[in-house]
Amino acid sequence: MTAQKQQTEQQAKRPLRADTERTVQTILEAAERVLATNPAATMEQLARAAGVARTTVHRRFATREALLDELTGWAARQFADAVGTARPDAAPPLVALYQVTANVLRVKTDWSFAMNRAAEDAHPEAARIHAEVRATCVQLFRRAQEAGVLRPDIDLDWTRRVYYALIHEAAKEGAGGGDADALATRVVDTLLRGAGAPAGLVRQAAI
Amino acid sequence: MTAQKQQTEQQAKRPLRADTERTVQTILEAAERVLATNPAATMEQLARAAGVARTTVHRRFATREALLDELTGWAARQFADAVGTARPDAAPPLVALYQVTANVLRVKTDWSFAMNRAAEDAHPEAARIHAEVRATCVQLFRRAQEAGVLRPDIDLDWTRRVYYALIHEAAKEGAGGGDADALATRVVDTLLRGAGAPAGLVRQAAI
DNA sequence: ACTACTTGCAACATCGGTGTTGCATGTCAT
DNA sequence: ATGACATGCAACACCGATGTTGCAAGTAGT
Repeated sequence: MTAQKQQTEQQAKRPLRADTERTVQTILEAAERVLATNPAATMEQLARAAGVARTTVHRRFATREALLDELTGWAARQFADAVGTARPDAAPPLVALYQVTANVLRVKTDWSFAMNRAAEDAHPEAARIHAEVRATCVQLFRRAQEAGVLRPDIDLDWTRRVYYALIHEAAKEGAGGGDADALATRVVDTLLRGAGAPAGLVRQAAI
Repeated sequence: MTAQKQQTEQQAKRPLRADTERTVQTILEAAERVLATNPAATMEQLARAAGVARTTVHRRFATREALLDELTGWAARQFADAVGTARPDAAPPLVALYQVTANVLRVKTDWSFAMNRAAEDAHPEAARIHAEVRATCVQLFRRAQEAGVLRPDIDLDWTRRVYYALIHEAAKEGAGGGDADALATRVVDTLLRGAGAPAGLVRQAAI
């Protein structure tokens, strides 16, 4: 309704002043940082975290919803990018799997809140991107299956969900700027081999 | 402060009328049902879902917090029970692992909201129970490791977190009253074997 | 039947968060 | 230096949720 809301909706209306754009960035980053540990944080808290007044936040984002949507869209785009640059459709399955994992972990450790929110719907663009990524993931798994990397008898969607869960878990660990490559190795290793010992007499003895 | 709050705090103060106790049950179950899909549900919504007036809910539970705590405690106790009856310290590791998984899944599919909430702190009893269960879990894994069921070189805490994540994922699937045993089989299988094909020439070919 | 308890309903006070506005001050761009 | 824009601050209206109370009607237990 108001002038600000218009500004939020059509983003590149007119060139913003240099400092203003910086402020927007600052607000978004601070919001992510705070919301990651407290999803119910107040606009006041977000503003303080960004070092600005609450009214300033409202000048850039008409509503709280608008702010969250901006975050969501941003994260979704980074997500798609992380997956895309790993060439999941072209590279050899194992290589692609590893690359995708590492890239996504890098994004997810810094944008955990926005990423999780993107998983829900509400934001159409984010929902679309997520659906596409999911499809890409299953597709990659199918290729892996055909290459003999994944067992032929497994449920690909269950596998995908497990994969997502592993990444989610690894992302928690690496929240403090951990090594994405090391985490990716662990994730892929766990996904492929699990935690059990190779089948043999030993397992029989355990029962 | 008020009479109701006292009643909530010391539960078995005096024998409640038969129907009253039934009402409390109904409210808790309805609350779980609603909160599972909408954690921010209103007291009004919870009341309507239970088929009672909002004021009635407030008569049984002084505050929204009190209601949630009751749910949390309940779920935590059921959780501890589910783990305990599987004899995780005595039964053979693989058997115990399967039993624990199936039991926990049965509880978690019906009390997903309260269980997740119990994972956070706030409720001291729930926090204690969860810590104990975690310890039990690691202990079980250690036994499994010694029995040769789990590889000797893995990180037990990472394995536990993966295990939790798998259960969480399986619980989503079985929300509509799925077969806990079947899900447990899948969870244990995934945890032990992962999704990869047994090592061999094939994997080399994939790179 | 009688009492004690519980319920629904309507109304109320309160509180915290959101979104808005006006104004004085400050900063950017030219 | 000057005009345009951004900011902080204070104040305000508004809304929805929470928690409380009084009362009339209904139900459990004896």
